[in-house]
Amino acid sequence: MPELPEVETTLRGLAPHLVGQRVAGVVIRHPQLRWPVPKDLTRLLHGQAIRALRRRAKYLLVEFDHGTLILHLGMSGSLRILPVDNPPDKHDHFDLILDSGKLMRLRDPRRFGAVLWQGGDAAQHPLLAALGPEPLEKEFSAAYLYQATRGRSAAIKLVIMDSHVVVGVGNIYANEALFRAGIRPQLAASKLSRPRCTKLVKAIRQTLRDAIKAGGSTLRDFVNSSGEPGYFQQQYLVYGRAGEPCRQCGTAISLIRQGQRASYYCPRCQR
DNA sequence: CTTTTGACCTGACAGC
DNA sequence: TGCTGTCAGGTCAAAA
Repeated sequence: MPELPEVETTLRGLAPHLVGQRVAGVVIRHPQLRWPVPKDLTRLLHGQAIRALRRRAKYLLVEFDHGTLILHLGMSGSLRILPVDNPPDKHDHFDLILDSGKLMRLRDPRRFGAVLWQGGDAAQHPLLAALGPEPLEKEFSAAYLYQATRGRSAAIKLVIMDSHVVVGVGNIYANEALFRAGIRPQLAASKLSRPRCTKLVKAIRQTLRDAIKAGGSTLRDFVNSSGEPGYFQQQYLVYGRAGEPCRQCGTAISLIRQGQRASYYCPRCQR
């Protein structure tokens, strides 16, 4: 589920409940996530104060004085704030219990998510060290994208989904951004002209910004002891709309498969 | 180096 | 009501 806007929304929902709190306990119910959850987290975190909550790519970083708890939601993960006495469900694998009498709970049915620890500087962690620029930061510029796509024969959609090129562009928003830029997903990355790089960078930024904004409006549902946190359903331009009319020209939206992922595009508006 | 493929898991849904 | 097959929003590691 979670792409960058969902992770960002999660961060904004969690931050007021976490920052400044001390850890009163850690519960690991199912340590087999994408990687094993470190067994000594309780010892590492007990009594420590949460200094800040940040995001890098789709990783949530819970910062302490001596290191960082690194969280990833994978395909099906969600985080919620609940009262400590809330009974866990089948897929509730990890709790961070806070001094406030609440806890942060990770639910992740598919267990593609992660709970990791990095002492010292989180950027040193092997998973974070090789990541490309953030799409909403100025380092992700048209000039940068032009450079990054030279000599790459792979399809542009696969390249913008490559976290070494730019982070946080998942399947949905890759499709949406390419539509906005008028670029076919299967176009060889090396064939992107400079002006089209400018267009694509703007489209990626705008697509993600709009989605974060849409997420903000559902933030209310985020802390909710009964239901799921409020992931938001947007009105997509092409994603999931195979055979339906293009919102711009009415042509039927095409569906192809690239790298085992679904790509949707308008054969008329995207060239 | 780049590109492609398989792997990790469970749940929802379509079709028989 | 099962069963089987397919698909799902992530992303790493190995193979080619």
